[in-house]
Amino acid sequence: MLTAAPDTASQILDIAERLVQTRGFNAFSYADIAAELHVTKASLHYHFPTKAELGRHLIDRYRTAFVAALDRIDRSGGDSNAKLRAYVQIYAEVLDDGRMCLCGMLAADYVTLPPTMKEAVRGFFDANEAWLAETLRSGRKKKELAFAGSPVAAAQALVGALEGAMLVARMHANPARFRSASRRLLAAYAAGSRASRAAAPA
Amino acid sequence: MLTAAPDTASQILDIAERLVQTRGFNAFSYADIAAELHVTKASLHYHFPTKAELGRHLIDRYRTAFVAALDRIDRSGGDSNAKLRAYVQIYAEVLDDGRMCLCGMLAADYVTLPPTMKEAVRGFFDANEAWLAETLRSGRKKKELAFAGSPVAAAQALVGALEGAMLVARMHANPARFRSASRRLLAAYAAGSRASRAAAPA
DNA sequence: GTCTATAGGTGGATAGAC
DNA sequence: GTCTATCCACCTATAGAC
Repeated sequence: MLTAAPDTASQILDIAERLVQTRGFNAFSYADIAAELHVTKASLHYHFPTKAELGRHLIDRYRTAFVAALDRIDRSGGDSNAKLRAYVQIYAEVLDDGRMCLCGMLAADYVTLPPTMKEAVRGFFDANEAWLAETLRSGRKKKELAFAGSPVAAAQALVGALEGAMLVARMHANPARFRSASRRLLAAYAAGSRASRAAAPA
Repeated sequence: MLTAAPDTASQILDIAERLVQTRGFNAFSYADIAAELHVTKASLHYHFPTKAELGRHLIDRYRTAFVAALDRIDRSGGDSNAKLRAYVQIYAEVLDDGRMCLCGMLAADYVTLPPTMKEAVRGFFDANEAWLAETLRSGRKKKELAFAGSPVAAAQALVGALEGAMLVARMHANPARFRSASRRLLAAYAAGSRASRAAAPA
């Protein structure tokens, strides 16, 4: 399966994505992309007329790639604990590249985002939490996982915790910190450990 | 104990603080503060010559207030579980006001911050984690808490998880979500629950 | 599709009167 | 301490030639 030569639009998205993940949506400009891609700002506006549209495409592409990764995990045949570890690994690899999760970063910028982007960011988290909730639900049913309360509430807590662990670890330029924190988080869901039957449901 | 009439500098900090907590450091301007305080931008520069200095003062004040709150918790006489609940409550009240933690927000903006602000943000987290680590350590010693691994690693994981829970809950304009997530997090440390002896140390 | 040129606005910051 | 006036850099976005 060959990788096609990247068209200009994809190259723009690649650069913009990294800029948003490192600096945030309000702290990068068309000029930054133009300089890196060796084109003028006007050329960028041909591909993405407004910054809001560029942002929207960024989120859509990111979400599609994320969902594809989740599908691969589902098809990998591992048990629920392995699935959760693979899920965390997605985050870890982003962080190893010195980046924050795109939508975690946009969650911080949320108040200032154009309405279309707000909606798309929420959609990313909804998709994430839906996958996690289903994974947690079926894992508990199979007794591979054990936890208190609803799978949905547990999924929401886990997503938030991972995003925060990423945020702090990136600040300290210390990916090991994320792995330590995520190991601790997942341990609370493993059926084997005595950490599993947590407190009252939410 | 009377509250003194707020001087201009404090009023500026109050407004700037809320703007940073809601919009981020790069998404507010002197013009925003000036409009709200009904003064000119030039007046603001008399009190805080540069935005970097304003930001530095914001962090220092926030940290001082936070440390004071932690001292009050220590003097409250509650057990370790009550202390942790009171700690989480500090976050919850900020969120109830529609705000993100000041330094959690600045952690997202971290790459773009002036060096003096970067240092101050790290200092805030260090102080937080030091208090939490000591609270966890002594709580485990007194058998009020139970958890695996070092108190420092546990404190780091907890701080990250709370910041992330805040970030996501604020995006959804749903403070209840934060309370649900934080309850779940704290449950993993209570000695009474079977959730306490978590997996391998980090 | 990419360019030059520019519009129209806002950013942080300064000089100097009052 | 606060004001008016201003500077210059940067922002997103557009018009129109090639």
